[in-house]
Amino acid sequence: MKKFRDFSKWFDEVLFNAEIMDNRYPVKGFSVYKAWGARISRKITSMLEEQLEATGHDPMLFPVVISEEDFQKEAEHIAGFSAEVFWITHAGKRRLQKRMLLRPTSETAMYPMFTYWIRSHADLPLRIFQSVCVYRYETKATRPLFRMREFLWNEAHTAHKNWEAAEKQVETALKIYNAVFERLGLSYYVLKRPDFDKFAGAEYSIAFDAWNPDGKVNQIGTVHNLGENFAQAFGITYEDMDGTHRNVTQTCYGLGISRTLAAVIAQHGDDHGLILPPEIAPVQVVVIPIPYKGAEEKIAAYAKEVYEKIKAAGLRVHLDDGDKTPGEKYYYWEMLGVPVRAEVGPRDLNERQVTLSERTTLKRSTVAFDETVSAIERLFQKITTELAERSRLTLKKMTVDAKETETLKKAIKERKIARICWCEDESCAEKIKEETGGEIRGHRVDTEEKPESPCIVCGKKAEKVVYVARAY
RNA sequence: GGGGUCGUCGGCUAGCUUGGUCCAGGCUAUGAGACUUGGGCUCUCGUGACCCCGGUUCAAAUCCGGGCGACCCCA
Repeated sequence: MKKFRDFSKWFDEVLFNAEIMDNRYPVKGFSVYKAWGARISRKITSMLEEQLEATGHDPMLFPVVISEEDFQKEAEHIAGFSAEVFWITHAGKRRLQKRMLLRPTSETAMYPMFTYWIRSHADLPLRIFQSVCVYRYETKATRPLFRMREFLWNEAHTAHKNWEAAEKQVETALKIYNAVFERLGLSYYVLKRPDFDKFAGAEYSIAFDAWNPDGKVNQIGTVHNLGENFAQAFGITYEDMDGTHRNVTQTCYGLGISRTLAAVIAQHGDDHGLILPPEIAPVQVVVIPIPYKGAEEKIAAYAKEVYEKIKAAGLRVHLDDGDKTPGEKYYYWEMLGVPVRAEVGPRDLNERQVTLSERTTLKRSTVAFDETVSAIERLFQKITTELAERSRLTLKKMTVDAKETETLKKAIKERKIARICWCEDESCAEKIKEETGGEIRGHRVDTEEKPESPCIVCGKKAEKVVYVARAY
């Protein structure tokens, strides 16, 4: 199955065969994470949580249920989410007097509590996070991992004394997310969304758009500066040093675990299946004995020895001593994306060596038994670098400049991400969407790009260089 | 939100146009066994399916309506 030719099929097949999820759960938009998928998700989650804790965020867990009253306090926020809210209206046969909703995101669950916790400037900054499922009744077609009605994410929420402090927090958040995504070898654009596309209730939004083989960008994380909007609506104030009461300034940021997993699969995977960066691979090395008639026991013993040695070094290793032929085992573990395979056969036994195979290139090399662990660790480094580099090149190749509408249309049709100049007028953005199917995703915040030609639609002076793509 | 395609063993599918040949065929997976083992070897035996509800008909996997679900395109 070809990843770039028929991504949708490839992806469904990999999810199933690599035991990431079982999509046969009978409710639309809901799915089951199988062990392999759940383990990778946990690795991603804990990688992020460690970073958050290291930068002064505290873990908390809020209820999944929100009162209608709280949900409706911030006008723009309700407008943005109400269409996709799951309502709880009944308990058994009885209709509830006050209906409740399942969180589509947790601002309105958390912020009423913030008012209890924040009294004075000494309580600030407040930084908390949780890794939970949220619920959105998606009206667009749902897609496993990319667009689910229940999905796993990590959301962090902070409160600060003023705008400047919040701005600093936004910088920190971007750094944290960049660090996580880079460790996963992902490539993406960090874009400030146009005003009409910001988070409901935010002053502005910055998003991480990862490339996907089908050209539709995958929003894997967002960072918002909420200003005082929610503080105003919820009455989150503090007493400043001079005794005056002020609104806090808030930020929040979310990283989609499901979508990040989708990005890892989609960006790194190949026609053999998954390729996992060693850091998140549930099994980093699989040892496969190659039996030979008459020497089965000796080989099995040596394979076990190799396994124990790798295990003692603290690596996540699995010994596949099942009855299948070595070839079948290769295909299986390649599908699951295990980064390094150690083959142990008669030749290796005689020479007291190990044959190592890299999942990225499928190339083999042999090392002496005593050097196995250091050789594997070198391969981990190499694979991690190769994955990141490969992905970076693909993003580069996928991005094209467009100066006329026709070029833009062609680019979107060919599943590319287009870089264009735009006047910042919303009507021009709408025309782009109508005519090309691509959306303006925003301008880069990690680097400054100055428009060198007029707006692609109206021909007036352009204000921003923006990226246009279809999106999940 | 609008349009289209589709739903058959665990997975992939044949059969549907023209109702009867189908208590549904193949590949793969799976259980038992034999043989193999440096990239899915081969063979024997077994298990296993027409999405749900209703309609048309002597007869429905096949035709019609509705539901649920999946995928694609457009907004």
